[in-house]
Amino acid sequence: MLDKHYDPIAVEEGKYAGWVEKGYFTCGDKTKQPFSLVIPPPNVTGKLHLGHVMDTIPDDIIARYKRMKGYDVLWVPGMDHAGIATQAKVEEKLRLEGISRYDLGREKFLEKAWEWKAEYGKTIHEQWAKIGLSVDYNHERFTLDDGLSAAVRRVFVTLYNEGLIYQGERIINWDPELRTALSNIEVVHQDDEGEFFYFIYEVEGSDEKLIVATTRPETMFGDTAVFVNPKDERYRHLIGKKVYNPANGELLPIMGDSYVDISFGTGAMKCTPAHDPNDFALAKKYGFPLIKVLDESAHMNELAGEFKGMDRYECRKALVEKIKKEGHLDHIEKFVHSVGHSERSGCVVEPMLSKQWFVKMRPLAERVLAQQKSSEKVEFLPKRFEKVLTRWMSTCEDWCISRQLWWGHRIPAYYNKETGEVLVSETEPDMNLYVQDEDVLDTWFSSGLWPFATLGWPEKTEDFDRYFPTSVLVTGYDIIFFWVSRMIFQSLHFTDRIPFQKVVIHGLIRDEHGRKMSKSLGNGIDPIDVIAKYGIDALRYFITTNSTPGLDMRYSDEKLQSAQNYLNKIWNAARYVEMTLGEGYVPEPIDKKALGPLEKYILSRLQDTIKKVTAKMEQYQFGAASGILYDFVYDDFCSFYLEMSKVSMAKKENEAMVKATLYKVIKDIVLLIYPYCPFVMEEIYLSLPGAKESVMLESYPEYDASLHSPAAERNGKLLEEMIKAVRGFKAERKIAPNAPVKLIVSPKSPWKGIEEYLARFLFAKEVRFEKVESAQMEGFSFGKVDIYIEEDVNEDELRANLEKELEKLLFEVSRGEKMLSNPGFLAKAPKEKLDAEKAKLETNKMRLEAVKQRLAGLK
RNA sequence: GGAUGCUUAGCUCAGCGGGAGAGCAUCGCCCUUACAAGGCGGGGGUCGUAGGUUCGAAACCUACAGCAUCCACCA
Repeated sequence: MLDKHYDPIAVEEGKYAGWVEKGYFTCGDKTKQPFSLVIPPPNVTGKLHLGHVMDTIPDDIIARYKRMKGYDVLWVPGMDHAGIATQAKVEEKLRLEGISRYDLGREKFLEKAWEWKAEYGKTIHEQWAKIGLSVDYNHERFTLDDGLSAAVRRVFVTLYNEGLIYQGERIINWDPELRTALSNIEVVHQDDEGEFFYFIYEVEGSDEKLIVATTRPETMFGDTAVFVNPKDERYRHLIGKKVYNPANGELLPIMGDSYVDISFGTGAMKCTPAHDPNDFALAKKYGFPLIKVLDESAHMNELAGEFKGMDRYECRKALVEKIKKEGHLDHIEKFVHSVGHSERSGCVVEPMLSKQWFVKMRPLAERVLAQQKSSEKVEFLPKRFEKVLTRWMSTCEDWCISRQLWWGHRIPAYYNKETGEVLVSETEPDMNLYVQDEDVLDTWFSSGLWPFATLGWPEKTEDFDRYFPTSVLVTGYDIIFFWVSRMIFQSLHFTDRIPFQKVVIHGLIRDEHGRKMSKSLGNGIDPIDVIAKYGIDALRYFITTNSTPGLDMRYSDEKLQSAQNYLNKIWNAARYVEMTLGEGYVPEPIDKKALGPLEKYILSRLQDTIKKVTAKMEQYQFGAASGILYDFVYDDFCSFYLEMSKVSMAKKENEAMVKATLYKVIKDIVLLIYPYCPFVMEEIYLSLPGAKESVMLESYPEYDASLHSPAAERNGKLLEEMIKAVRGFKAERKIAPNAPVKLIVSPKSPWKGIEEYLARFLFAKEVRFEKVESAQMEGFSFGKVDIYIEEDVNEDELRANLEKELEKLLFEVSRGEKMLSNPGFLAKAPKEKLDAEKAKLETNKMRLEAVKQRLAGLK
C-alpha cells in the first residue's frame, strides 16, 4: 500500500541503479525492430545544467516509450571532450595553482586534462542517474576514445585525399587569449561602443589632405594602400597618387575600387591585408604584400617601431596620442559597431592572417542541399528549422578546423624534417624522419561523426548495420550549425545515408523573467537544486510538457509545484484504488458483458485517450500528449468516475466489475505517464496487485475498439452535466452543497440506475421519474431529459433565472438557425459539421421550448 | 540589410479553419476517510492593429506596430 503522501525524494532513491543492473536499458533483442538514438554528448567541462536536461529528457521519454511499444532500443550515451572549452577550464585551474600550460608541456598538460575528464565524467554519470536516463552503458563512447579517434583520422585523411581538406593562409578569427584560431561560428558578434578615428593623410607632393577613418589604428602599421571609389568625385583625381601613413610616415598608394562605399566614413578606406578579410581580398586582387603587425597574443611586433611589445589596446591609445601630437588627428567619433568575441574566452577576436587547415565546404554542403530536396531527407520538427539548415548550408564558407590547442585530436599531418613536405596519413610514419603537426582539430569535427562513429564506423560492425541510420535526434536550435549540419554532411559523405530520420528541435530554457541563464547574470538554475525540491519526475514533466517544440520556455517554480501536485493526484488515486481492491486482490480481465453504464463510460474515455495520446507520442508532441492525458486523469477519472465508483461499489453485485475497471484504468494511466515520470510511476506500479518486477516489463496500452463507445460516453456525460447543474444551482443560491433536495427527472430515467448516482452526489432525499407539467420548480433541460429540483423557491428568482436561460438559448438557437439557413454553409460545410449543428440546434430548440413553457406556467 | 519566431484571461503559456482553453493568481462554499500539495462552484478575454480570403478566421493571406532570436555587413 502506498503512503498517504507522495514523497518524490524517497521514491526516486535507489531505483536507477536497479534498472541498470537488471539490464532494462540494454539493447540487443534481435527479435524486435531496432530503434536508435544518440545522446547529444555533454561537454566534460563541468556539471550538467538545465540545458542538458532539455536535451536528454525528450530522448529518454522516446526511448522508454519505444521500448514499451516493443522496439529494441539503443540509446547511445557519451561525452564530448569539448576541446577549447575544457582546455580553458583546465588552464584556469592550473592558473590558480600558479602554473601555465607551457610550464607543464604538452604531455603533462594532457595528463591533467584526462584527470579532469575522469572527475567530471564521474559527475556527469551521477547526474544521468539522477535524471533517470535510460541509456545503454554498454555502448558508451567518448569523442577522444580510440574508436572515435580512428574515425576522425579516417575522415581527415579521406577528405584530404579528395581535396576537401586543405592547408591555407587566410584571414581567420584569432582568439589572442587562448591563442588559437576559431571557426566563424565560434565568434559571437555583439554591438560594442567603440571609437572611429578620423586621421589626416597628407598627399605626396601636394597640399591636399585625405581623411581616412578607422576603428583599429594599431593595424595601420600593416597598411598597404588607401582605397577610394573611382566614382567618387571628391577623390577621383587622387587615384594613382600617394599619401603618408600617419602612423609610420610610409607612403601608401591611393587606389580606386568599387568595393569602397562612398557614403560610409569619409569614403576613403585604409587597406590592411593581414588583419581584415575584405582588405585581404583586395590585396589579393592587387597583389599587395600581407603584413602582420600583431603576434599571437595580440601584442605589437617590430613593425610597430616604438610601440613594439605593447598590447593592441595600449598601442591604439599611444598611437592616437602620437598622431594627435603630430597634427594628423582630425576628430574622434563615438561609434557603435558589432565586434566579434570569442565564444569561449569572451575576448575580442582579432582577424589575422594565419596558416590553418580548412574543410572545403561547398561540395559537402551541396550534397546536403540536394539530399534535402529528395524524398529521403532529414525531417525537422518543427519543420521551419529545416530552413535554418539549408540557409546555412547555402551560405557557409570554408571551415577552419585547426586549433592551436593540446586537448583534442591531433591532426594526422606529418612534415618531413628535411624537405618540409606534408604527409597526411592514418598511421604514424617513421618519426625519425617526420614531425607531426602540432595542432588539434576543432571539437565539432569529431562530434560531427557521432551518430555513425559511435556505432563502430569505419569498421563494419553489427551495431552499425542494425542501428544506423539512427531514428531521431533531439537537440536545441542553437546548435543546428555547429552540430546538426556537420553530422549530416559527414554522414552523407562517408556513409551515403542521412544520420537520423528526424530531428526534434527544442527551445532554450530561460529564467522566470525570460532572460537567458548566464553566469554573469547569476540567474542559472542548478537542476540538482530543483530535483532536491520537487524531485526529478516533476522536473521531467515540467520540462517536456510546458513547452512548444522549438520555442523557448521559462523556468517556473509554480509549474513545478503544479506538476508535483498532479503526480500526487495520481498517487492518491492509485492509493484509493488499492484500498478499494483490498488485500490479496487478483487482477481479472474486463468482462465486457458485466460492465455498468459508468464503467463503459470510463473505459471508453480511456480508449479515446490512449488513441489520442499514442498519436501525439508518435509525433514526439509531448506537450499535446500529456495535456490529453491530464484532462482524462483529472476530469474523467478522478473527478468523475472515481467518485461514481464509490456508489457502484455499494452494491455487492457490482464489486467485481468495478474493481476490474478501477484496476484497468489506473494501471493504464500509470503506463501512459511512465515515460515522463518513470520513478514515481514505477513506485505506484509496483504497489499494484499483480505487478511484474518492473513497469518496464509492461507494454504500452493498446487502443481497444471494442471498449470505445460514444453512446456510453454520452450516458456518462449526461450524468456529469446533471450533477454539475444541480451543484451550480445550489452554490448560486447559497444553499449548502450537502443540503437535501428532492429531484424529479422528467419524463423518465435516461438510463437504469442513474438515480442512485444523482441521489448520492446531490444529496437528494428522493429521486423520482415522472412527467412534470408544472413550472413551479427549478429545472434544467438536457435535451430529451429534464431535471427538476423540488424545493421552496422564490418565484421571482426562478423567473429571473429562467429568463437568463431563455436569453442564452435564444441566442444559441438563432445562431444555429442562421448557420443552417446559410446556403453557403449548407453547400460547403462538411457533412459531419452539418449533422452536428443540426443535432445541436434540435437539442437547443427542445431546451428553449421547455424553458418557455415553464416561464408561461409561472405567469 | 536579410531571415525566423512571438503578441490569446492579472501572470506564464497551449490552441493554429467550425461555438475562447490550461496552470498559477482571484472570489464564494466545503476539514465529504484517495488526495487541504485537496474538493465543489464562480468571475475574468472585442485572441497586437488595419485590410483581405472564406459559408465560417484567434487560426490562412497582405501590410503595420511592438518584443525576441539568428545570419550578414560595418574602413
